Amino acid sequence: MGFVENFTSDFDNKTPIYRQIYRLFTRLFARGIIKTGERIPSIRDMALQLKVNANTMQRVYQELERDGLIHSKRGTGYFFTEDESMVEKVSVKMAHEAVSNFLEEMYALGFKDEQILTELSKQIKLVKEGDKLENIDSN
Amino acid sequence: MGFVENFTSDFDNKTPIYRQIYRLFTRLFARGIIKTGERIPSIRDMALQLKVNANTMQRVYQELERDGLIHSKRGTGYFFTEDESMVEKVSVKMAHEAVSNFLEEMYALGFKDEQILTELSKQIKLVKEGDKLENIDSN
Amino acid sequence: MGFVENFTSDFDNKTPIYRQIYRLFTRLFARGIIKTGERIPSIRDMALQLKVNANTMQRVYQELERDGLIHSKRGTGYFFTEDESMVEKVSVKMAHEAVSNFLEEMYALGFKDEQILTELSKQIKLVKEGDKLENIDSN
Amino acid sequence: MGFVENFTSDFDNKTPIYRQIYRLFTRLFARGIIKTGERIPSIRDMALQLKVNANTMQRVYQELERDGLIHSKRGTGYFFTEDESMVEKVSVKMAHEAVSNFLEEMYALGFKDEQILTELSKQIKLVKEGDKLENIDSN
DNA sequence: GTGGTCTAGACCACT
DNA sequence: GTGGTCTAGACCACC
Repeated sequence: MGFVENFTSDFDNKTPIYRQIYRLFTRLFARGIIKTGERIPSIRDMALQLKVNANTMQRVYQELERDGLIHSKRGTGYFFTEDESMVEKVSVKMAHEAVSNFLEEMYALGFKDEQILTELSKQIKLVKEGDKLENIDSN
Repeated sequence: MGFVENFTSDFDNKTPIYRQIYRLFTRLFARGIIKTGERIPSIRDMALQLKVNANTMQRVYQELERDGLIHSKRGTGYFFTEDESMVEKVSVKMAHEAVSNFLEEMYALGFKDEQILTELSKQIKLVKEGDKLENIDSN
Repeated sequence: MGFVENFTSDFDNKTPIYRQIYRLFTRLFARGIIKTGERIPSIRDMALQLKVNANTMQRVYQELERDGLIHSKRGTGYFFTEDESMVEKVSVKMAHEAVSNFLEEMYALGFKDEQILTELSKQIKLVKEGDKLENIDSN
Repeated sequence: MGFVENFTSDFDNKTPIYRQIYRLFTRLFARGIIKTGERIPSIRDMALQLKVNANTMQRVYQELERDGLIHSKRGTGYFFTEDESMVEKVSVKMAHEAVSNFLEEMYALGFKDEQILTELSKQIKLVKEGDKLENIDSN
């Protein structure tokens, strides 16, 4: 149950709520935070937690089930797949998608390989410094 | 006017068509393929070219105008902005968005800085080899 | 539009309505009554026709889309897949399922191959005679 | 009691577990594997064997009793009906249902009588060859 | 007009 | 308690 804290319940208006929650779950799966075979909270519980309608939450689980990530046991609840290899699969697939979407966009913008890498490094540095500043603040 | 060939007219169903066409334009602006002050095709022409509804095309131009990228001259058509700095601005903004979206996703998936860079390099290599193979094929 | 008459709107209570309507569609696809690329009635129209809620109808189309049988065009409607081979695929798959379910059940009941065939033939005869009687009635 | 091995305990999620177990019993009755008047295992035993909830098992026996297939003797357990004709009845009824469901589906898919018979024969052949192969493997 | 999402609330079957 | 289905009605974006 400890993983519920990983969720925030503020959603952006561009993408459907159920899609956003779906991604939250897949990320937890990919990071191994939810273990294979583990029971996940009931639809109603999650709906309360995230302050969405139960039907919306139902849809999230429905799509996760469709994609083979979780499965329902009648009257008992939903469980993360027992398939160990799934975690790896999900992680690899999502990372690959992110990378290739990113590359496609940058190429479309006319960036060359080296430029892409330098832009990325630049941004990473900024993030790090941002974190440092935060740490200083919190001291 | 030679830039129309840069458009493809197969759209995916998830994102609005007008949004997809909008991005096609901004990319051409960012890459400098459309020159400042250059006239762009009429709404009707573009709608025919891309096989979309004229209303949809209308909306694209409307949003581009709202963002200051193009402007209409009464009775003569639409023109790309004369503001030289705009090209730079658009380019930088779009690249920055792409980079930070990408980073956010990879962090959420549990990747560390170095891993992100290696994943990216790996993928770039693959793309290059794919291109080589294509060239061989076409010989 | 002529195929709407093929639907009845009395459903049994054991299986979900959306599932029953789903099967009605797949049967029409399998029989080639709905042509590839053909537009199918809007969600709201079908909901009225079949006297079900629009959400229920939405779900039917959603599942048909998921299975690659139909696809939606934003603001325009739903269309049966352009993939010619799909009709054959669906037909074969559904028939095969029916046959193997039937065989499995009969074997589980202890029937042997010849018995199964005779039972089937017997029933077919009955159906035919039933039809004849109906024809006589209607004369 | 030797018939318990005829049960498998992996259930599908679409149909209620109690319904699936119910059918397992009726099949054994229909095939005469459970003899008239024979004692059947206690609810608790069966629940353990099949790894289901005792309440679920309770419901199975309840429905079997409702249909006159079994009856309880106070304090001693459940027994298959003494009515000899029951075996025949059950068998005929289930077979008839299977046949007519199958026919209905095949007709709905647009198959004609002869086609149905050939499809069936084809599949029977396949099953037989599959069995042969299995036997070869196990040699 | 079209599809798509979301909410609220009800009812049911299953464990 | 759990999941699953269905209804009614609203609102939005898209074409």
